[in-house]
Amino acid sequence: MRSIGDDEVAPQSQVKRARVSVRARCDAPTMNDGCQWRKYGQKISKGNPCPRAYYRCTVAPACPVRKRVQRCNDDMSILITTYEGTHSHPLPNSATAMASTTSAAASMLLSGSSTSQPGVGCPTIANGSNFSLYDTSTTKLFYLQNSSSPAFPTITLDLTTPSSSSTHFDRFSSSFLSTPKFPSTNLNFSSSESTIPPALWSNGYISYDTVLPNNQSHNIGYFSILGKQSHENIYQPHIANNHQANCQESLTETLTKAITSDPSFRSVLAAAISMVGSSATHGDHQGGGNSSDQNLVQNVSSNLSAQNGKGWASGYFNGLSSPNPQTGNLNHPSFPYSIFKSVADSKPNSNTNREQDT
DNA sequence: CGATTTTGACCAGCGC
DNA sequence: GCGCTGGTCAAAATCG
Repeated sequence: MRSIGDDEVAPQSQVKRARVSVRARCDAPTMNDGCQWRKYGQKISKGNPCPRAYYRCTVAPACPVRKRVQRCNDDMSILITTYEGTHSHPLPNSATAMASTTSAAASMLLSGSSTSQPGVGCPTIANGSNFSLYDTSTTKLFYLQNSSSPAFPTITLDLTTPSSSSTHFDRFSSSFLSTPKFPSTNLNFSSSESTIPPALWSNGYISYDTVLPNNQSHNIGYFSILGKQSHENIYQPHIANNHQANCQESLTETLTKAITSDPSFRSVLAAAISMVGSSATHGDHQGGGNSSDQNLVQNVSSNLSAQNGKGWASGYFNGLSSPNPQTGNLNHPSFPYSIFKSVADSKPNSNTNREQDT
């Protein structure tokens, strides 16, 4: 069994081994992630009538990046795209969002983070090693399922609609608990109230759960950011429930500690939050954005700046400096969240945001 | 005509 | 060792 240490010596091989899977509702045969791909194979996988297609990146001849595309067996409208490897060439702007996110996620997963910290007394959503960021202003679900192979840990970014995300989340939880021998990480963006216990919606909050089933060495714990537009009083001093207020504050501190102690965690969080932020600021022009989420991010950002004294968080949350110079240009002022939003917001009869190669 | 897709064959890893 | 499965190769077909 390979040790994570080996991978840490060669960061490039980390990303090669990590797989980042993206689930999204998409009617098209493949999701447009901004890169050029060439199909080199197709297989019928066991237990799924839909064939799995294999693509390699053709932007550069020697680019090692591969991707697999397959329809979800349970819901044919869901497209599962799995990326493997790191691009060895500059990416077009339209491709930086996905590449940066997947790279950051892969990097986090492979870092073998052990930043789990004691809980702070707030309720958690699920057992296991789950990393999730909830944002009620948008419809995005990032979640991770355990890899089918220990040599290829997989992060799944779930961009499906709430109804399905709930199902998948439950499925993930059960599958994870039933097969706990693989390292796993979970990124979870969702506006699905159905996936969140009602009590958790009383106010936006952050939780960082430390449940570590079976002494997993690669757990990063369970982390979530919750916000609700109709309850934007997270930081108001007159919160009725003092416990919640304290909990909120403690959670923020806990989140800050978690982030500051793990660079990879920061990377993926930055990429994830950037999407939330860009969605709120670019995708919701008439609504004025989601102030609670932005406040939340800003609060965490401020704490991070104060704690590490290096202004890291400000850079990430405000400027989105790239954690991965090879694949990412997160500093782009207009982070192209559209590719995510288009699939996340897609309705059965809406093809307006269908992927297009330009 | 070059690029891309299709598709059967081949290979390696894994479980029994 | 054998069979199954996933992943890749490469020749033929197709497309623009």
